[in-house]
Amino acid sequence: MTTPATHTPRGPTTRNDVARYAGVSTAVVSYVVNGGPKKVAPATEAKVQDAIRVLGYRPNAAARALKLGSSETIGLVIPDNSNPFFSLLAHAVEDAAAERGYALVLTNSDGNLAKERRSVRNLAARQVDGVLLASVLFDPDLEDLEKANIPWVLLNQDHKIAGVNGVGVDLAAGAQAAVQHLIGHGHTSIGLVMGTNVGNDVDDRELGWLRALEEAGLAEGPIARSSFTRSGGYEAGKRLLAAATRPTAIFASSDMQAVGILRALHEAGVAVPGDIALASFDGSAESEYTWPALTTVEQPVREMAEAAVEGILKARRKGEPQQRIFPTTLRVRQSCGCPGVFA
Amino acid sequence: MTTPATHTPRGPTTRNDVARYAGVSTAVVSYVVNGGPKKVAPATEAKVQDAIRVLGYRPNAAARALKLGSSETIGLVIPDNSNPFFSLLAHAVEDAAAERGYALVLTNSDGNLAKERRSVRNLAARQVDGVLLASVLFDPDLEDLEKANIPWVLLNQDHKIAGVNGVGVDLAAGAQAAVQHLIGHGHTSIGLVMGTNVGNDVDDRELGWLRALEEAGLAEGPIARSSFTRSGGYEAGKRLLAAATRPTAIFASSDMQAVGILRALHEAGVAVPGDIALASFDGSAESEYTWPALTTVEQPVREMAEAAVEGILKARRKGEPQQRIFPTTLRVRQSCGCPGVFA
DNA sequence: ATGAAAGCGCTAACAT
DNA sequence: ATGTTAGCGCTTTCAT
Repeated sequence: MTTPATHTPRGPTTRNDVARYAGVSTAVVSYVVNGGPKKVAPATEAKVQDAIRVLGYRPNAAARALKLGSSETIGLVIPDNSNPFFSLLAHAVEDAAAERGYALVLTNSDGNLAKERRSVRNLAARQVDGVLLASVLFDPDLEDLEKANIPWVLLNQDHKIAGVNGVGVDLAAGAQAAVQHLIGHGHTSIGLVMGTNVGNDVDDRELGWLRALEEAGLAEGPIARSSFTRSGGYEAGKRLLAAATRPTAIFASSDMQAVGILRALHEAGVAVPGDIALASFDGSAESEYTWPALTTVEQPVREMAEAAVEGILKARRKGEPQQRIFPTTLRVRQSCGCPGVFA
Repeated sequence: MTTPATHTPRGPTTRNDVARYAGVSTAVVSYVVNGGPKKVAPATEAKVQDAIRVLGYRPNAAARALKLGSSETIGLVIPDNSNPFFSLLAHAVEDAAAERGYALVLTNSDGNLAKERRSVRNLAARQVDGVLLASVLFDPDLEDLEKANIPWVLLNQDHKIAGVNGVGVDLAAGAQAAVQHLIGHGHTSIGLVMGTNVGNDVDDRELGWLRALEEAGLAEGPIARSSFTRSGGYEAGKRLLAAATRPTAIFASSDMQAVGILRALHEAGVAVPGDIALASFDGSAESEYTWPALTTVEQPVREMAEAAVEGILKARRKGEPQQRIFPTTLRVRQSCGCPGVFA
């Protein structure tokens, strides 16, 4: 008696096998598995549950998706999952999605527009129920998604665009607060290390930096543009150091860049914050452990992720396009010149 | 003439719509879309391609998955995508999967066994074609996967276990090399900061540390155990600093821990590598930008990801279980005491 | 070279 | 309360 006698289905157990084993119809199995839409007698339900357990039945998600037109899956397209900001965002999105019963399909565009488009198309073909897109572009092409009638939400969407679902952060206000803080420390020459965006759009962090300077009646400090990476920051930092008018403070558009700047400053024997103070943007975990610890503008990543996933669900229910711009929080640590435990 | 006259299907375009529009059978559309298994006359093919373009047809992946019994999707379960090591791994896995036409479903277990099991079950139910699992456990329960007949590969699988598909790295050899290097700098008291594993299994990095010490005839240095995080390293670093016999060098089981240790040392005014030298494990991008830059044992993450994805595909083709243990590379930078650009 | 048709596993409207 | 059954969109064997 090595085999359960009655039948040994070749493939994995199906709903049909369960029905046969429990001596009921397939509909009843469905009702039990899904808890509806019809009621089932307790005794019958027990029989079915039993059959399910004995047979080790697992519903086939593909069949369900085909029937229902929904895969309970959302797609996420980010430039680079090894960038701490995006990896945290991806984690938060996965949590938010899982909480609602959705799985997350992750794709990296590597800052490459062609790859981004390919990812989006691919996700659309896979019948995901929504796409979260952190585009390399300011104003990405969403035609594929629109055609396929797949809801989407733009991440990192910091400008308001009419008719666009987006979540983002108030870049300008955040940057402005950081620079104001630097100004509060008495700095009058504040440089900017700014990341470069694919579309050459002006980043609102630059605006915030400018505004704070203007507001305080200060001259525009030197600017170094580079990629949003550690090595980009490193290069930019060296350039700023070599500039004719070396600033006494620097605002960096990302924590990763600040980490690179820090290295450039250390290598040059420049004391931070003594000789040059530093503040940056993102609020990554890494920023808390640099030396000195970075004063940084923190983005509410978890809230943004929740809002993004909710945005997809709302869009599926035919809600109006929504934009959520979140406020940031200035995390004051030591790189700005504030006395820490060890100033 | 606002509507294409003939028909306005309610839902998205199906293969049927295409067939009708092109005046062919649905089979032909299939042949064209999939490039087989039958040949199609060039003229017919053109008609079909045309219909596809005009109608904006996209194949329904769910239907295809149902029919073929494969979703062209693989699942990845990692403890924490915001941990730099795993985020890099996830990125590499996504690349490897995408290259082969597979999408990646990402889930985080948050170091929580219950969540890990839930993830695995969920992936199994979703008919993924394989699961890549970086378990919190040494010897995880793979019953769900086995029952569902879903191939799996264990990541971070550093021991050989019979009949188990796994890829990993030679932890002991890597750790040993790092400690040997520290010994080469003349250190005789080398502490260990070791992460704690859920199952309380002895980590081979500890073994490697021990071996190097024994081999050199040195006494066992002090050990501080903590979580595999920056804050874990920070706490452990402080403990080692307070120990009766303060070591002159420390080997840390992860870069993140080393980052925390670095902070503890800086705060205590201990010079690195002058007073205490440091080496760690992983080879993360962050390790290159700490101050001083970390000497670290680099894992070949991309190769491991490739091997893992290949392992899934091989298992689908009914290959024998395989284990690939990769060698590591010692990246010598400044934290160990080697003269850098700025020693 | 092309087409007809069976059926993948599931859901739910419509019987009974 | 339970059963019957028609598809969801696709692939592919077996005709023609």
